[in-house]
Amino acid sequence: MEKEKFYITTPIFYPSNKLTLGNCYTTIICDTIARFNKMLGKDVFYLTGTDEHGQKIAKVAQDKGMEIKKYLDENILDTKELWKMLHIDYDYFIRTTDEQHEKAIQKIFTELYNRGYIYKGKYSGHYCTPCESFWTEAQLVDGKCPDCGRDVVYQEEEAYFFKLSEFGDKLLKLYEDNPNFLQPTSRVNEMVNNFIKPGLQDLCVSRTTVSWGVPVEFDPKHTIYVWIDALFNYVTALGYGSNNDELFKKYWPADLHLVGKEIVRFHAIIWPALLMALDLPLPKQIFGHGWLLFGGQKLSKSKTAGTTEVIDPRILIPRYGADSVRYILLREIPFGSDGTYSTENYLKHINTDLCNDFGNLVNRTFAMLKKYFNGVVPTPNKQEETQQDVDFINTVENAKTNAINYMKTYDVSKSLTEIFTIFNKANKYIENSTPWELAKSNQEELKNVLYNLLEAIKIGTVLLASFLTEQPSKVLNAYGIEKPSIEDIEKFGSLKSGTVIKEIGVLYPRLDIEKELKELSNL
RNA sequence: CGCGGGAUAGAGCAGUCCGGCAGCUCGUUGGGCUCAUAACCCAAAGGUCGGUGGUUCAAAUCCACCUCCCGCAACCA
Repeated sequence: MEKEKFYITTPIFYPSNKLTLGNCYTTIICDTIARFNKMLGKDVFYLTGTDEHGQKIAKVAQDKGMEIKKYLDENILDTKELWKMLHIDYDYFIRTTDEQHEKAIQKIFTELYNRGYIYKGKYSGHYCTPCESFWTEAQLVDGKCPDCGRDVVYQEEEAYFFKLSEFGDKLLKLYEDNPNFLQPTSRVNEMVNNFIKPGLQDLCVSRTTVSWGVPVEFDPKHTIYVWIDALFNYVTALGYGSNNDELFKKYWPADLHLVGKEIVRFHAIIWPALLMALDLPLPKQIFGHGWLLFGGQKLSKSKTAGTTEVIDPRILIPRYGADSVRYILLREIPFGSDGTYSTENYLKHINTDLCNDFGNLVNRTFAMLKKYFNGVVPTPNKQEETQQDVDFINTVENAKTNAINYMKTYDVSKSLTEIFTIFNKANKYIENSTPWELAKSNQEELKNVLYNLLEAIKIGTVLLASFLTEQPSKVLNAYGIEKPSIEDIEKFGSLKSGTVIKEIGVLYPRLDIEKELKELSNL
């Protein structure tokens, strides 16, 4: 039987600066969803990449006195390094400057033109000569250039337009027929009320003022609008428009485009319209996630000042590990809404959740196994099973089911909470069943308790391994599990008695928060 | 009247659809335990649910008005 496929994408990031913790958030969620689906046994394709054209890139490189391509290559190296540090297990990394992508974009543009969805018209706007930028009436600040404050000139120029205006009704129908197409649903209202109901305008899809871009095949003095260029990465990465489109046939349409809420518009309006124009299947879901806030502010690449928080993942990961960064982002931001980040909160959660609840649980359980059973998983004695044991097993099974169900709607933070419920309940179970007393009085019940604990930890950790990449796999290795799979946790009790569990050290060292905060602020 | 989100304990949040003892995590305080990383478990303190008015036996929840914060408002990405 063929495996069910699952295609997931991040947005392609704009390398006008180094990536931030916010960009990591998007990528880590996708990575977790991708890993989880692999764990479920699906054939997963996970795409990320960079969007490298446009005026701003050319300007940034110029300001640094660098050749554009060289600037990009260095920046992309840094991005890939960061993904490596975070153990982002993507299947393909697309760059919009890839030759295959550029060629495909040209073909796509020409095809849209041939189909009559792109036409030549006139673009009018207010042009700021020093900034080499067009501005709309609404963008102007006091009638002046919003960037530099200088006077602008009204100008018209030849440009190509995409007939976006024809797609309003089709988009409305799309949202209506597929309530899941755009999530969370509040975004649908935003799109409908702000853009579709007032009437969509045709989209200007070429520039003569931007030279750093993909030239229009049949009219090379025009370059293709970066968003057209960028959006199609989701299909060109699979070989669409090249002479080998096997991956495209296999994986398209995408199961999930995860994007930040600020670019929902492009993905929920322009992207489906473009695909409809080409008679291509539409992605199954666009999810607009919230932002990581720092003291109420969004952290953007262009304004990093104004926060005292240490938020550079390149500093945090070597100090505290990829697990901790992945954990705080996945756990603390309710999926779909904004979440607040602070360094102190981050460090606290490393201690309370990773060190205490999870790490310490594994430690104390493994220590008892060593002490009471010489490290060998005992055979549970079902005859001697108490109500407490049964309740515990049911709790674990429920939490497991919930964790899996939450992942079906991509609610990573709720799913992670359920996984930690398993660990919390396990700690309580130890306390209530007092194995150190049982060791003196009731060997059979001791076997049950230890077995149940080990099985619960195994189940929780198999689930957790999609979220955190470092320590969970160490724990699973101790069980002899190399690659976590749903088959390992399908039914409570699949852990084989007689398995020898290797000792592992401290999983997460406890932090002195005061000390860490001080050291970080001195960096 | 542009559109949308939000205001609940010191902090971060759930609960609002469908009215019924105001909840969760962290922090604080007290107690317990000894398998464990000063970890773990139990308990307590802490809130006029942004404001005013209305409906109701009963409002965080429903209705009206108001205040404050945030995002979006298209050809920047």
